[in-house]
Amino acid sequence: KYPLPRTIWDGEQKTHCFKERTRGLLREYYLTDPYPNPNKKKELAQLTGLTPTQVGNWFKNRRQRDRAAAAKNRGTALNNFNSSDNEGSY
Amino acid sequence: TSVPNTGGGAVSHSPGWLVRNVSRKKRRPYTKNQTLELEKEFLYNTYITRERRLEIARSLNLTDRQVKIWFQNRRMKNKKQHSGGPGLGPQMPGGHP
DNA sequence: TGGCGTCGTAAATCATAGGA
DNA sequence: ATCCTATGATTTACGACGCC
Repeated sequence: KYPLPRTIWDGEQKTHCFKERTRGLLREYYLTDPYPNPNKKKELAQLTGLTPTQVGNWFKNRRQRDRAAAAKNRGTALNNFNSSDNEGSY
Repeated sequence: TSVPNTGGGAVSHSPGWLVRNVSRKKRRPYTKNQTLELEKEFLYNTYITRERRLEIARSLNLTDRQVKIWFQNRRMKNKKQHSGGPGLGPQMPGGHP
């Protein structure tokens, strides 16, 4: 079913999509803390079988895409909740 | 939510996350030639001297700062690759989303 | 003191697996 | 086959902090 796991770095595989269980785990932690410290990343990496870098990439992408989605909501429908301080700076 | 350093340059936080400040140059992918030349120089030495930096910046039409930062980023990438980087122990394909 | 180093991150972009 | 979208990874550009 999975023909060739494309190798990227020596011996390494890159998968397009992580297992559902893995994603669920990351998501669960993400809800409580979108910015895991290095130790937490390692812990999650061990728990999921990913590398710390992959865990970091996952969080990075998730934050980026959640931000984008949030921004979209503001642009389209009602705007103006939130706040504050900067960021609205665009 | 640790976030030791504010990270991504000029941040703020609105709901709970960090957001970049307005005043930042938009990322502009370098041309093939620019990357090629920078890569060549990196092969020669991973740390560039100020003099060489100025020279290269001028020839590639980049700013001095851009070249400096390119080398910093390139060294980080290099480090990631050597040293157990992304590697090892990864995960096999899972399912489909 | 100032310039350059690493580290962590944002945002844009790349690459492509898989579904429609 | 062709197009489209979601997702993981990579590429620019900084801020914070550290070290000479």
